[in-house]
Amino acid sequence: MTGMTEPTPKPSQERPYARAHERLKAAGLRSTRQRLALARLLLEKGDRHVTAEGLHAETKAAGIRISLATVYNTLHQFTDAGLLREVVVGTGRSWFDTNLDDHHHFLFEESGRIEDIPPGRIALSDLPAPPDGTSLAGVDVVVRVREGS
Amino acid sequence: MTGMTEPTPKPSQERPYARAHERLKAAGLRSTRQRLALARLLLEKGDRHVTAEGLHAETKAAGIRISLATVYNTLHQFTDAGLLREVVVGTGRSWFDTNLDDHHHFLFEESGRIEDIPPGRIALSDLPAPPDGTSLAGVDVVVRVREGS
DNA sequence: GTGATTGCAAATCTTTTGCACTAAA
DNA sequence: TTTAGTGCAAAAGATTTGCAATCAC
Repeated sequence: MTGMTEPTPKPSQERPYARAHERLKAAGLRSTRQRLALARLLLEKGDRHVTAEGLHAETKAAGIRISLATVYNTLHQFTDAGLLREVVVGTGRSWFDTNLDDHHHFLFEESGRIEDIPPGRIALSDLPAPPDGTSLAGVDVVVRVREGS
Repeated sequence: MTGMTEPTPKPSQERPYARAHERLKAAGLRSTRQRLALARLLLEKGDRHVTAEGLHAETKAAGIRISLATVYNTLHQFTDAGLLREVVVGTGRSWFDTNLDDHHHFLFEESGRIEDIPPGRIALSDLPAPPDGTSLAGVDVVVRVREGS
């Protein structure tokens, strides 16, 4: 027991970093300045699809200083911690998706951008049995669309 | 008319490059030494999935001298000409598939290798409508499997 | 002969890594 | 204090490109 007054915890809506801090803590990640900033950008804005490059540009625009290498590392740490999902489509570009539900993607061929397909809009039947000696890890469906026409 | 004897054309089975030559010609591509060699490796051995790197190694092992850049360029020319299909899965690696039929792939996560899923083994229903202003370009299904267990 | 094709090396693009420095707990 | 995390620059793939030399037609 201390003689000091306990500070009254404010509800997290009033402390912008509190939610991010809690999520990082729950994921077993230290709340560093850069992880908090990225967590806020990614996890408090609804569903998002970002590339490392794009997120880095976003932090720069917001006046947050983070190196591109740290953005890459952090995105992978978040993915390993189950806060993000990595989506590999199109050539040589990884997207990170904040939507963790089981879902699939539209791929816009011109821009390489992706977008969620509303849940329940794709049904797969007759899934083939995995080849001998293998087990199913997941199924990805990519619906490629062209802009215009 | 010449006094010379016309050489009797042999059936193409006996002239290993004849078929490849005809396919290139039909595709509007000049029959260069390297295109013929690659066409034979790719198109006369049943269904194949190759990477540029892998195909380059194969030519080297066969004593055929082709630069890696030319292998890349040729694979793309063949793809543009409709002789091959490019399959992008996993990170930063393009596969070229000699199977032009509409079909999908297993992806072996450890090795990054792909394999055709037997036709008719996947049925998609309830395909979502392409977003406004876009038209459907194709649907790719990747069944990811893990080796072992 | 002449324009398409090739080879090479250098450039590009995305992503990863090594390591000295910094900061969270 | 101690150990995880960061920044930077350099490395590492995969692929592309520029250009002079070469080859198919």
